[in-house]
Amino acid sequence: MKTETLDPNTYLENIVRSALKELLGTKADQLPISLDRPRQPEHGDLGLPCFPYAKALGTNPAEAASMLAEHIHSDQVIAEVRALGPFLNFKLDRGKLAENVIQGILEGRPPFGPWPSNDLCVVIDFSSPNIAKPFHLGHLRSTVIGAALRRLYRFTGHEVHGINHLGDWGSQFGKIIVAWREWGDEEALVRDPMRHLFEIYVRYQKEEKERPELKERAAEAFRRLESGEDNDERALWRKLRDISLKAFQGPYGRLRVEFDHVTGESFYEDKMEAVVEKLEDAGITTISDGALVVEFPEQKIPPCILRKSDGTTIYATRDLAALFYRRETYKFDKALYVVGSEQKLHFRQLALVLEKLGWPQAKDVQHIDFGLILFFNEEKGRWEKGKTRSGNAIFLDEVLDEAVAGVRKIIEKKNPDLPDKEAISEEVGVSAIIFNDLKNGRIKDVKFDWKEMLSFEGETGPYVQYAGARLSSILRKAGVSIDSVLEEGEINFDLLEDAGTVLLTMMEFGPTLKRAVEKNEPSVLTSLMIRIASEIHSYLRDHRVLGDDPERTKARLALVAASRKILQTGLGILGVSAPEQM
RNA sequence: GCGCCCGUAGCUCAGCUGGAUAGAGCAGCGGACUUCUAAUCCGCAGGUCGCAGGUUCGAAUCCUGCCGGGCGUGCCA
Repeated sequence: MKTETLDPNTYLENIVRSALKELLGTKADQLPISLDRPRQPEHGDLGLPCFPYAKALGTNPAEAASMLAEHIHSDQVIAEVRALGPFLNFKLDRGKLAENVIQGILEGRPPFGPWPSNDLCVVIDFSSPNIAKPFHLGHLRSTVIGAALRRLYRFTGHEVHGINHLGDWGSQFGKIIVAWREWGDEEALVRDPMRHLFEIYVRYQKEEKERPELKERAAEAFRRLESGEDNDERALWRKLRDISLKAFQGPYGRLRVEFDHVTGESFYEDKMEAVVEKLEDAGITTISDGALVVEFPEQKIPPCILRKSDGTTIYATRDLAALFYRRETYKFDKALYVVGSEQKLHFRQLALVLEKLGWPQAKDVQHIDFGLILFFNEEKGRWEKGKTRSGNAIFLDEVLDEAVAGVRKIIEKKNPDLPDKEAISEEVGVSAIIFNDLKNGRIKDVKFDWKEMLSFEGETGPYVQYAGARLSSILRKAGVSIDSVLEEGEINFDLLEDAGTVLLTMMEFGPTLKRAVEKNEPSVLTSLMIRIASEIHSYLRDHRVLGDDPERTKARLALVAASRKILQTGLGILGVSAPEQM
């Protein structure tokens, strides 16, 4: 087997697997192999806990480790194998490690480059803002996490359909129609459509309490909209929808988010009746308080409403219609819904409906939930949902603008001669917001701390980008590029023995992507990017790349190029750019 | 009330299917720029992993109970 064609991690796993096979035969196939970096670097580069093998080998873990050690045949890659108590520790040959990792990255081979197709199709439903309501911070998370997952799945060999399931239907639209008729202003709409629509919507909600007739009018408006006739309501709906769609291009452009399909809720307008019939035919619906529902008495959770007592549909109906349509159209193996954890119950209800239907793919439909965005309330001394003092939602644009302004100020101070300052400020500022959102586990609330946000120190997007910019700068000075560095002649990879830590961390790229996919968790990758950046920064402090020794310089340039490229790839998956200079 | 989620250093968080002495960043203190970008780096200090039981050779990790916080809880999405 040619070691050159394998990434080091897989390679070691295979070695351990065959050693286990020699000892145990086919029984070895079920045993887990979890190689990880020991906490104490003296222990080795990779460690294997041997507890799981003790029983199979009929001995204690320490003895199992020793037995395994004897069956690991040292080769070019493995410099040393040693059993230490119940652990089997490996030390890798530094030159081979460097060669495999660096070449793998620079040549774009999996797992460092796009993975070969695995024939699995994934549908990702994300972002999905409400039409006629502004794009505020609340939409940021779904958008950013969904976009990252879309790229992550695609990179790892999946066929991906990223869908923007716009909230362009539903009874809220009746409210907007009434609000528009009451307070709509053409001029204001042209000037700043989202803000104007938001203002009249907020006003509606406030006045609805004092003027109950508004509520009736709104319900009537939605009923007329859903009637299918080409009436005034529909014309207005179309107009507001078009305006909103155009306005959303702003934030999507800045965040560099793309969709494969923009099929909003209205797309399923003519597909809902079939869904209702399907569920009725299956005999799982009942009428309760005049509404058509599916009940779940055993689970003790509220019923899933399919049609309200006024005869109009509800989002559950549309979600089911969308799901069936997507299954039919894309034949997905997995459907992900990137939606806040507030909606857990809704997705649980959908899952139960599917189960009752005996839908075979029910367990492949997953709610990818995430926490809230919180702001620190100085007066109350606690974290709260994002609202300004006037009670308005915080607009995404304002947040992005503020971050960009913060970056601009720092550039002015640290790198005033930088060309194209404005573009780079935008790039870095927006990235900082995205990165911040993807830094921690999805389920955690994102705590927006302006002071920390604008300092750009420590574990931030700019920190990782800065590492990339430093690397680029070195390549620029050397007059080589990522693509040309391997063509500069033979590289003596043994000279990179001082870069073991960085290389071992870069080696984690493949397993990290795998885990990120398994957990639908971009933050796993974000953390690795921070670690790689951190180790680069440290390495650059102690090791001069451009020096007197041409051999050493060449080897280190290869390392620099590979590091630069892996940062770019990783950040790219996250949706964060990697500027050449900053 | 019920359901779900969270609880790890002063703050914000990592900690993989249970494995070696629980790790970062921020804040604090002390250092490093005539040298490839100091948005950086190095060091110090900081922990009863909410509490109590249980399972296990081994628990921050799994189970049970309790406490604290959040979200949700029939015609919004």
